[in-house]
Amino acid sequence: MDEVTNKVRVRFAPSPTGDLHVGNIRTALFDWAYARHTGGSFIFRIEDTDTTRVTDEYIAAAIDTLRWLGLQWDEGPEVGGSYGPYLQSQRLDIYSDWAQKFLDQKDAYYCFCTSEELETRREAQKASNVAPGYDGQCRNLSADQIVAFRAEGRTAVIRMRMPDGHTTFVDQIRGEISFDHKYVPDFVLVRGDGSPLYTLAVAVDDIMMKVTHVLRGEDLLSSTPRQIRVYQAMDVAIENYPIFAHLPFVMGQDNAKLSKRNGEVSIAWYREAGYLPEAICNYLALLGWSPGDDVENISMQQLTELFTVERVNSSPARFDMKKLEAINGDKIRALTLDDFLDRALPFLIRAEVIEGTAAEIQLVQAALPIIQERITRLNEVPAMLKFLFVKDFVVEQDSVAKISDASSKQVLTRALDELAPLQEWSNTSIEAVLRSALIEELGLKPRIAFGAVRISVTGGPISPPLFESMELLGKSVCLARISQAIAL
RNA sequence: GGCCCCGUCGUCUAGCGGCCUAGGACUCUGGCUUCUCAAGCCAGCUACGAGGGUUCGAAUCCCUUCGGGGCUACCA
Repeated sequence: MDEVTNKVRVRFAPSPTGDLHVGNIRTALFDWAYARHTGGSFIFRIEDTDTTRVTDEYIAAAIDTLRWLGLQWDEGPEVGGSYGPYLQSQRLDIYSDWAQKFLDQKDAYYCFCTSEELETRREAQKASNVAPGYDGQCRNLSADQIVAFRAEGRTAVIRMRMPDGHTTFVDQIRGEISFDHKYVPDFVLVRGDGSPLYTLAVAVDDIMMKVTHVLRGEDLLSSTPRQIRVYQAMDVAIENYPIFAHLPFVMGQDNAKLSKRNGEVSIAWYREAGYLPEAICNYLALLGWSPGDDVENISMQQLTELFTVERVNSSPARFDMKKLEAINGDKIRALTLDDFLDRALPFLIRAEVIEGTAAEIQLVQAALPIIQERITRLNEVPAMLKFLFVKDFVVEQDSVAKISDASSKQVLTRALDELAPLQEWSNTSIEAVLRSALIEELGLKPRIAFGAVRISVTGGPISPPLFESMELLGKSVCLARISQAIAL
């Protein structure tokens, strides 16, 4: 807890070396949910200390993605906060001050070993079956030796001294975990060019930003002793260490980590494919966590109410696109008409089915109710409604044969005759007329008779409900299309 | 190799010593409904990795083993 406000402070601190992916977002979601559940603060921090891999575009994309998902942060980029700046690249002075302090305290030391030298020695260690890791060569350099190395033109990294002993901490998800320092070698805090590494920045920031809970991926579990070592060097009281909780992985179809090869990882992809942010969050929440009872379809609000770290699983979960789709379909069906319209419009415009005129929007609004329970992703909307807007209507190639036979012609001709004089053009009147003529009088099976009409009017064998579709299309267009089909 | 983490239906999970002949969801299969496609409803298939203990009793506790994963960078 923050000793002043007694409030929980959780941070999501991605390193934007690419688009945020499913695993990142699951972590962000849990961070956010935990902060909201406890009434604490959700802090968003950008870990951009690796300047060779992080780009401004990725940072902007990360901000955009989090916004889109509705994971509003209380402190961080664009919103500020009392412990900023929240981009590590803007906190460089802070890190070098601490590094200097560690040097002065002899907790850290200059190391002049080159990458090549380190590499050769590591190989040797492996060959002789010794645990690879820094061997301590530069641990106790004299002032003269340092001068000599500098004279050689060598640059130095700043390395943290790992004392003998062990580090034990309680992970909220996994329980007590202990690491013998024999397996935690001295690690680099500052690069040869003076820039800080994650190992330094993450620990300094979590302390200085008064972070109380660190919920992050389990890949960082074994780096925890190093963070704790930095806390000690910073002279932080143990009760002010953040509480750690290492979240299980989200994995791909095979049991490797989720990656491009076995399922889409980029959240941007899901957004374009028409997944709803609340569906993504709902599904992701179920990966590694569950509300406990048999409820699965929950709102963001319910998630914040129900989420506790105690209920987070320790075992990895496989990402299942099928289940995401099922939840997405549920969420789409639950949308109000206005909301559905707002979300569907961009997809229709992007697919160039409509331009966005008032008349078009009005027709879309009228049509959405009949497709709402038929789609599972928003990007299916354009194909579903295309028949209502297409300028040069033609029957799909594969379907032409299905309405070219004599009996189909008879059905269509009869339908045209019955519909032409119809006064009231509504789905009920259209159905009544066609049913009585085609089914009762001609004695046809509904699927045969209506199938032919469907193809002639919508262009294909699969469409929204026929009579509603015809009502939306309007009388003159329907008659024209049926005539056109008869002439095929 | 070493260290660390993990192990219930195909998948996500419920289960925290007796309520479990293991429940739910997704998937799959069959059926109902039906103007196509969906949606909805009903039914069915399928799991405690293995072996030892502890206990009157174990999916639940302990040990071993096997399997999977992470880390082992001047990445995070």
